[in-house]
Amino acid sequence: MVKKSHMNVDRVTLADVADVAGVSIMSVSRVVNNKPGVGDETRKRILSLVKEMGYVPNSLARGLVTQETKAVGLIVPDNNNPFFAQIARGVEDEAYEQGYSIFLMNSVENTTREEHALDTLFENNIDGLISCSSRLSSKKLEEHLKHFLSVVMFNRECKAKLPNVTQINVDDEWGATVAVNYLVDQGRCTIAHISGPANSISAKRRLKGFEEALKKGGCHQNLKSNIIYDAKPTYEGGRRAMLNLLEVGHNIDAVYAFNDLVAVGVLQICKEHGIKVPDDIAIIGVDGAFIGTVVNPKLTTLKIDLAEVGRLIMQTLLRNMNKQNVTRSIMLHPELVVRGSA
Amino acid sequence: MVKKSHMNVDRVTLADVADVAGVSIMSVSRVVNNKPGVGDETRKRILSLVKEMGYVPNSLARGLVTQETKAVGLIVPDNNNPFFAQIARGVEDEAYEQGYSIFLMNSVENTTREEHALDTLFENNIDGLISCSSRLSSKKLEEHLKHFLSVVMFNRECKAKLPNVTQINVDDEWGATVAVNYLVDQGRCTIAHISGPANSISAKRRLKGFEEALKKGGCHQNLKSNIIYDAKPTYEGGRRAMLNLLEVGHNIDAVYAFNDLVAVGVLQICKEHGIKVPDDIAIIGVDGAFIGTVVNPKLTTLKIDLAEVGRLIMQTLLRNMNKQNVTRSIMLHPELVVRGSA
DNA sequence: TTGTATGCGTTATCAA
DNA sequence: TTGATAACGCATACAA
Repeated sequence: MVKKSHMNVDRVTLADVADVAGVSIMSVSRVVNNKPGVGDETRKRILSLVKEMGYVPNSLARGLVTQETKAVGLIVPDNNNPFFAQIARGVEDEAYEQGYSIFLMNSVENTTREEHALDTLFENNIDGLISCSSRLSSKKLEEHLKHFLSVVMFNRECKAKLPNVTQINVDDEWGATVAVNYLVDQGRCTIAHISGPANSISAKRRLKGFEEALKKGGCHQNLKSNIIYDAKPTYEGGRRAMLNLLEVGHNIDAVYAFNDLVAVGVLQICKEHGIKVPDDIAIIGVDGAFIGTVVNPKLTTLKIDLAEVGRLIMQTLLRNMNKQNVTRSIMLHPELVVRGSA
Repeated sequence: MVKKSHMNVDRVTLADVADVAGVSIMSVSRVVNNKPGVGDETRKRILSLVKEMGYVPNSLARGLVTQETKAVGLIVPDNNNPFFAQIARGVEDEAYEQGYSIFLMNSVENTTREEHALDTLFENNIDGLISCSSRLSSKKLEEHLKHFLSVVMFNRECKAKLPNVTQINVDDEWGATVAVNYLVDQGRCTIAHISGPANSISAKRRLKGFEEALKKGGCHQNLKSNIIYDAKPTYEGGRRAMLNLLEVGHNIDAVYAFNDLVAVGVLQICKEHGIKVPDDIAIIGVDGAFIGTVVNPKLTTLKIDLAEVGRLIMQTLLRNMNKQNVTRSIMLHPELVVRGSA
């Protein structure tokens, strides 16, 4: 086949080096892969030739025969969302250290695109898959996941425990109880909750934890009207939800928000309405997002070190790939970071 | 070769489908690639078999012969930095629409890691490369870039205009003059500047534009002591720089900050010191970052739609790859978004 | 220690 | 309209 005319420099292949060195392809291959079976003299000569000629292995050819690409796929809803950006960074850092590359795909909360991403990653023979906050139905999801050798699913539960997938989740329910208990201990008992998107599992878990902790805390006066359902998990969403609460809510003395972005929206509305935080209303968010450290008062929040989570995800995937010490499910526990807002 | 024992399902190949269909591999290949030369009957039969058997093309094998991987490499300093996260998102969106996948790599302001990323991407036979804010020396950089068929370099200037690379830059110098002129028009003439990392080209360009605009604006009283050099481009960096200015600066009535994060730091220090913004001191940032919309007053800033920039980068790369309408250099112009702080 | 033969899954080329 | 064959670049298995 004719080389592409616009190709800058033809790639140097093992054969090229072998020719110049006057040895067989295999000797060069062995040297490149640091394998025994080559005389010291030959090895030296080949090694210097490899550098001189600028030989670089061809991953496609290598992958075709070894069935390993040293690449893993990472699907996130939105790499621009700081939550996933931090995770992605952690994943990539760990991958780099272990000699792996990352295919990044955004699913954009769109099942078509998520399925396309899965297909593309499969085509590309990735060694492992990381799927974050999948929005696919359990059926579809399982159907896809079983194609892959090794999978880590983050922030998504799936009943069927496939042998090749590890689930990693944040114990949002537990976190919610920690937040509520903290508020109750302060004597606050009319706590509002701004819940996230209806189809979000995190939202469901936080809502559940919230409701149960309230019951256990003896806050029987808490009302449905103090819960905002299906709020957008954004700054604007927080503002709108808080305005809503100010209208329909009853004697609220604290807000447990879906996440920090929402909480900051709540905080701003409070400020604009002359409501003192935390004196009149305490606010607790979730995530430990950077933005919570730049507002006044600083946000009290349920934090998780997401870069560390990213590393853990990648480490887990690698263990899974190597069939070492495989865990099926991991639960992560957030930490209540008390700053100014509660 | 023996299939890996832990492989879930052996991949279906063209040969498998061909066997079942009772045709040659080539017929299946032609159908899969939508190419002519197959009878309607046969095509139908093969097509249904392809679906039924779950055939998925193997990108490795395909890439090996076509010399095309439909993958591009994206190197950013830190995908967790919102600036690059937005760009990455734009790049990935456009890539998705055009049928390309993204290898994401963080260079972490570390030349070793950046070079490693370049090597890895080359090994993986990417069709095109996007290098953002490279920290490599011109020599090293050119050495690497010439290996690739097609490159877009963002936020980095390189004197040697290689034929296969397009440079895309933000006209920071121009932006700085816009900011300064805006302040001068308000009658502010003792403008401080918090400059970014000494090795950052953006920082240099902004500083240059700032100094020249001041001269042209007739603000001769401006002093070196009103410039903070080499500040960290972070919230903390902004706080520290502003504290510094409060000590050594002279009669400052405005601050032009390296970026929005820095500007928010400045704003917070002002608040903590009872300095009124924008009455006592006006603040202008750069980036149009989200955080600037969540502070009070909202930040006036030089904004660029980074998701759009990401799309533009990818589009440019594709044009470059196709040798269509190739541009060597593109300059982007930020827009002054006037909000509350100036 | 070194080399040869084979195959990974696909597409290009040419022949039927 | 079809199919046989070679080649892409490499590593595995085995022979010398």
